[in-house]
Amino acid sequence: MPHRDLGARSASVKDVAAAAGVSLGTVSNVLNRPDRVSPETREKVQRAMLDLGFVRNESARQLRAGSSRTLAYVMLDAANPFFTDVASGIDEAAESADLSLVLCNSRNSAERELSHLALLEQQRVQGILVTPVDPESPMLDEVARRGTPVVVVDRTRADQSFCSVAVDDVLGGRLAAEHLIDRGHTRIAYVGGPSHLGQFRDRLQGAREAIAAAGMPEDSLNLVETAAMTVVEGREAGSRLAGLPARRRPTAAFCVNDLLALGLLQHAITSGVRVPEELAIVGYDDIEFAAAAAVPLTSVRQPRQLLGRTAAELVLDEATNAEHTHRQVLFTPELVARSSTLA
Amino acid sequence: MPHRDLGARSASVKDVAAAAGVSLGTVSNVLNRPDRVSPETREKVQRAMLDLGFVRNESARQLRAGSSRTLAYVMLDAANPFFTDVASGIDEAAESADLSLVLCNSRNSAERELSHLALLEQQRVQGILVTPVDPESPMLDEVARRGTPVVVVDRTRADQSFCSVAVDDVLGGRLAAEHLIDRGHTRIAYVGGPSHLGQFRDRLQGAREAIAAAGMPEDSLNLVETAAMTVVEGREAGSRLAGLPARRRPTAAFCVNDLLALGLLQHAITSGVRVPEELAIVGYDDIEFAAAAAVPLTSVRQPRQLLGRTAAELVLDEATNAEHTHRQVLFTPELVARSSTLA
DNA sequence: CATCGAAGTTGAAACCTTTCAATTCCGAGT
DNA sequence: ACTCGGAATTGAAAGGTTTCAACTTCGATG
Repeated sequence: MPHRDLGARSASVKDVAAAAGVSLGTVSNVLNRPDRVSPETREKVQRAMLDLGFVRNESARQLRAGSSRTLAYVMLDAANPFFTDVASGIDEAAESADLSLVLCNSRNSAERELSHLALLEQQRVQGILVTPVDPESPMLDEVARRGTPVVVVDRTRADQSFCSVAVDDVLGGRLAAEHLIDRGHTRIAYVGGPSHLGQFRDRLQGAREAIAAAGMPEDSLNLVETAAMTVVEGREAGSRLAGLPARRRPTAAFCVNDLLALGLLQHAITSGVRVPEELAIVGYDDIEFAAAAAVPLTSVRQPRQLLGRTAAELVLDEATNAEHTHRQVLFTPELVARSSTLA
Repeated sequence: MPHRDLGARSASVKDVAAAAGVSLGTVSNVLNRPDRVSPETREKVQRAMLDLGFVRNESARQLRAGSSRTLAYVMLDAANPFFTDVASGIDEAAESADLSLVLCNSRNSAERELSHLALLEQQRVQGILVTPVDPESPMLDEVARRGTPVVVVDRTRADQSFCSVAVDDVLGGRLAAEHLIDRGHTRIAYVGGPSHLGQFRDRLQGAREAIAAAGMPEDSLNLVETAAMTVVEGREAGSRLAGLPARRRPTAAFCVNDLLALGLLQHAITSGVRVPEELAIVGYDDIEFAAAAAVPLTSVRQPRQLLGRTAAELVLDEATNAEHTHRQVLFTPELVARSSTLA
């Protein structure tokens, strides 16, 4: 025996009105302006709704009202703690504005990102926040041009076609490298990749600036390119470093993110390399795990929640304020020194 | 100068039809059954759509068609890698069925969960997957009764009012404890909490069964209750254990999840307790980080992706198959032994 | 040359809610 | 007794899409 009647259409306002013996408009008033309805009528209508299991049809509501009550964040990778923290910042702001947040995960695929964006646009969400696979994707411009507010999160673009919220990666790279230079390191590995990523390039530039400012030769920085920014790749990078002859081997490593740094750390520990005495390590992002690692990790902290909250505020401004102008917000990262660089 | 015209209504099929010099029905055909339309007409219509920046109004589509093309997962905590892995399993299945998945994060709040459920129901999503704050919440029954397929993920309920997919926690607890008993431990800490959580209770029961089966006294198990299942709480539990007199101090700990276990591990390492020689540790979930920890963690693995995929299949069956009957799927966990218990 | 069928196109109806001008009702004020 | 004003209620219209029966065109068949 089938469990529920798939054919049964759920009750509409009309059904409720009939059951309660009132007009359709009154039912709508109970839903939207309960104070305009006399207590007895309201009671009657609410009882009818309950009896019939009435559920407001959001599509019809939205069609008529023209607006939805949701915000969307298209994440690059839901498995990366960095992005879930950004999402929770967005969520906070959405909640204050009395909007629901839905999350979509593009899992690093441009195709999935595209189909999420298309659907969200068709759903007429209030606004879309997105950390794009490729910030130059023309789809972003199209969506924005057609009228859905779009804010780019943790990425930037050369032109200023929309609002964006990011953290100064060049500065972050500089801070990390300066910290290592201050501690006397002269051979520093730069671990990360793939090298076409904006983050890789910007943080590298910052590191190079620090090297130059210290009057050190350019080749003080030793590039170790990885295929992805994961723990596994970090371990792999560790074994590549270990393979170098001792006199050329870096005494410090700056990793483009914490996952790489943690992998590198793990490799060091299991192969008996002392951290930080023989190898100092700096990560990036300061995810919760950085502080909780076996050797607490020095890392460049990004204001993740703030990033999310700000992005949400920008998108809301664009959605509601006719005077809105696009802004590119750039936050300042901060170095958090822990045992992985402090003897 | 405001950037875009907030007042401009976006183009509708009617506008497109007028611009292309065809009827409304033809535009709809181009959208939904392109093969029914002659190539020239199709071309003309598509060009008009492009020119006008036409975006199909999903609310209207859904209102008329009656069905949405999305599935939703209401997660308990998006910051926990366990749940994001479950979500990715769901995503896979959704993608094969050509549905979009949206994620909602209740962040451990019953209230947020409720409002997400309500909105999703109003949106007439194809189905709702949920890891509820409280599996006994009557809202779940109501939603299901009113006709939206609901599947409970990683939780179960006494009655069988809907489909659920979970992992045998009692067995998992037994496996973990047996492993420690096999390795000769006779004083074992059970670390977790709060104690009203089903997982805490079930895994504890399994551990007790193992103790009993081995003919050991009940008090071989030493309960260490925590306020939450986080890394920080794990460290805290570590210092509580360290405070015990050596002869009563457990030589092994079974933690209700990996985050606790990693916190405990971190405490051990920084306070010079050797793992596993002085303290063996077993975690639960086998999140990616368990294997990547400074001392790779023995853990009870749950088939996370499979959990998600199966849940998605169940909800789809319920949504499309009139013969659907509710099922409670229970997967079997598996112990993965690593250095944290192997000398 | 008449007929038929296939292919392409049309336009009205339906989906469900919200809005708003119009209407009814009722008690208070004169 | 009458008018007035406010509160409560009504019902038609609008919003954009899809569906479908009906219609047109056109080439092929008898």
